[in-house]
Amino acid sequence: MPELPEVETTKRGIAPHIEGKRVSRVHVRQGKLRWPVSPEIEQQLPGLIIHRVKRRAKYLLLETDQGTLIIHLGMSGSLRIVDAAVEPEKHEHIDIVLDGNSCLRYKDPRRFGCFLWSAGAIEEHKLIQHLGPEPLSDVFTIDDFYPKARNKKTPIKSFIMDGKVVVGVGNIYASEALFRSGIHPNRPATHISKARMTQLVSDIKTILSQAIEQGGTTLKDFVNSDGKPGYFQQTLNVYGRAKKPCSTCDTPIKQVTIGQRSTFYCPHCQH
DNA sequence: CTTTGCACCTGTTGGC
DNA sequence: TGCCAACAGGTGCAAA
Repeated sequence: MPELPEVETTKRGIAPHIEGKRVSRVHVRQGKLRWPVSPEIEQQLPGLIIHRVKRRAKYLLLETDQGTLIIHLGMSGSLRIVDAAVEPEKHEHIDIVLDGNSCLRYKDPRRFGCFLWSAGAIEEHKLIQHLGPEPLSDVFTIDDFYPKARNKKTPIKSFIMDGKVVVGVGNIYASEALFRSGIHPNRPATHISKARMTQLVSDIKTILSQAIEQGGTTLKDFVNSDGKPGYFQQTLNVYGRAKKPCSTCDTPIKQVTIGQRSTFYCPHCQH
């Protein structure tokens, strides 16, 4: 399950193989994803050229002259480039076959992802239009972030995972960023000083950038578009490390639930 | 309008 | 060893 670094890694992995190529045919073996696969993907996409692959939040956007294919990988989705003659494995639900018979193949055991078609301006699409700033862009700043936290009693961990605040901070990196900032995940967002929030903005950028550099986290079923795993999980300081010693102070890492999601922190280092 | 919890689905894990 | 409940990377949306 892809967090933002995995989506970015996937984008970088597939883009060289599909940008500028024409779609020859599409196979949808299982169209029941989070929402039904848009019919345009089978009916209109063949014949069109994928000019460019972009990413917005955790959405991958494949641009054509007639519209944009919006792909989300959900919890368990992955994309790989494979020869179209290769027999699909279990849960490989969709093929976008390109001229030359290479194929963008989508696998998603839990089917929480989506394949949707946007004919109009992508920034006006329902799923895209209300998204907050990209964490790695220069529009994600303390001057944007801090005012949003005023009077928000929600735990800071939930706050940074809210896509209207900032996109792309998933469950793993939320815990990791807060550890780096020394902030307790349950602290109400409004009760954090501007100085500490400034540090948090910086740490979110650092954590995500590092993960992208290292090729994305591989947990369970995520596989790069190359079929090679990433290695960032070896660098995780708190996520998945309940009862193990803190890398800084040796205090056992605690696991709690915040907003129905597992959360990890060091009770000595984070306040 | 804001906040909370559910729902979607399959596969893996851990406790008894 | 086997069974079954609990849990897993996301997030839109209905309900409160």
